[in-house]
Amino acid sequence: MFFYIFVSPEPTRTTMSKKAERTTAYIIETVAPIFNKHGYIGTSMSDLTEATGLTKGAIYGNFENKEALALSAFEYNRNQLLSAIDEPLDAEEDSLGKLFSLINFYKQYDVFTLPMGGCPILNVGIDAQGNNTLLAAAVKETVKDIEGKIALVLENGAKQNELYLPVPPLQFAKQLFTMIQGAVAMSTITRDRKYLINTLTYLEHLVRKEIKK
Amino acid sequence: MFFYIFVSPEPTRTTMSKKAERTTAYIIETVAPIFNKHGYIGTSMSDLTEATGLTKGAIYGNFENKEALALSAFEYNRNQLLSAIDEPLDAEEDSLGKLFSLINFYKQYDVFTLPMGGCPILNVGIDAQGNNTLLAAAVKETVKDIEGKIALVLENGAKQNELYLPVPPLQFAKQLFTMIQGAVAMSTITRDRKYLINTLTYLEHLVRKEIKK
DNA sequence: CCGCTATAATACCAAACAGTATTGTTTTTT
DNA sequence: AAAAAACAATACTGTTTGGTATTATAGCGG
Repeated sequence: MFFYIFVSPEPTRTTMSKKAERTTAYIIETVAPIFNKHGYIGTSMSDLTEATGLTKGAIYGNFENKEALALSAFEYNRNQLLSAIDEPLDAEEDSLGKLFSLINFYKQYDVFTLPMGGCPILNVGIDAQGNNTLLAAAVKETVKDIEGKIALVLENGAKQNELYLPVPPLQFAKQLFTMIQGAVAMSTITRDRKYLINTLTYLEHLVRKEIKK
Repeated sequence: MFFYIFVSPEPTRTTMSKKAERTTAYIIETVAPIFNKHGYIGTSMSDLTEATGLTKGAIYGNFENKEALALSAFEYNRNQLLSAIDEPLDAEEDSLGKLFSLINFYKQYDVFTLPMGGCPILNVGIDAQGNNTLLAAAVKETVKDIEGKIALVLENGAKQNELYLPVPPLQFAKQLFTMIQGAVAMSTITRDRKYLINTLTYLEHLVRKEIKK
């Protein structure tokens, strides 16, 4: 005898027609921060049934296996991140404004990543390295995407004569992103947001001094 | 032949023969890279019995539990790292030489950390974050140690008038280490050592330009 | 070289693991 | 509103998990 006291998980987007789509979305949303925080192996299926309030039957009905679910979860976080990066880059007009705006976003990166359980690049990137090749590859791809976005801003800025680049756009973008991720790593490891603040304040100074025309 | 002229001052329980010590050391050495590579949860006791060729009886005879073993393993890697950092810092005379020497060490950091399964600061720091508070605390402490070492070099350099610091020694040390760890993180995630090379080449330039007198 | 004890191997435990076949219950379609 | 299809819950699988009580062995001191 079944008593559905807690009716099906609430739809996240009302426009979703099919039940399964809504459940799938709900599972991903709920599960993404858990995978991100505890890692692929560190997350058990029972963690997920507990968090979602669903049973294994429901989860395995919507995802082939744990790995596929973890991949979807990472992609969900990844898309949130990429969108959040696009925002400051699209809002500003000139390339320097875009850069400073991006820097400001990363100053609050710890707040931004809190609801998703930390930086997905760093967390999954390191966790998956020794445990899951598919996830590791997905992270690598995402890094490329972000570096590409930054490089594009720099390239356009150089074309519009808004800034001077001492090295090719992509190399500078990689350098910039490396420093940012260093700050993310250190503030994650020590749980001290000062690393984030100090590093990104320095990057502000660096951009102003080194590439501003 | 041995003459125990000095009787131990207090009742000693040192029945511990050399065998156990050697086994304990052997276990730690063998196990440290595995924990470092696959993480605390990602490493199973059977992984360890397989790698050591010993049985659980042997391992649990020398370590209280998995967590204690993982902690010892991290400490082992940590000590290797701290010693390796001390080397260039002790070898050189002037503070600038020490800095450049340290930078050169980190240019090869991927080679150095290969036998221990990657950077212990980064790997354990991120892995333990969501899974093991003791390990996380141990990493945090190690970060402090390294930053302290670098800060000391900077402080002495400033005192000897060998270099100029735009910010307090510890803050500059943290900034430096953040960038280094950023390079470590990126080259780990993408498995591309260029991040290491480029960033540390940049740091060379930065030291030469910003703090060299 | 013997005997004692420190050390390691064996065999086992309950709990937790990922995954699934089946049955029951909603949704959607007709 | 009934039939069909889609979906989720249940109950269970075999395996692996960390950990341990007990037995066997190896190494050391006398």
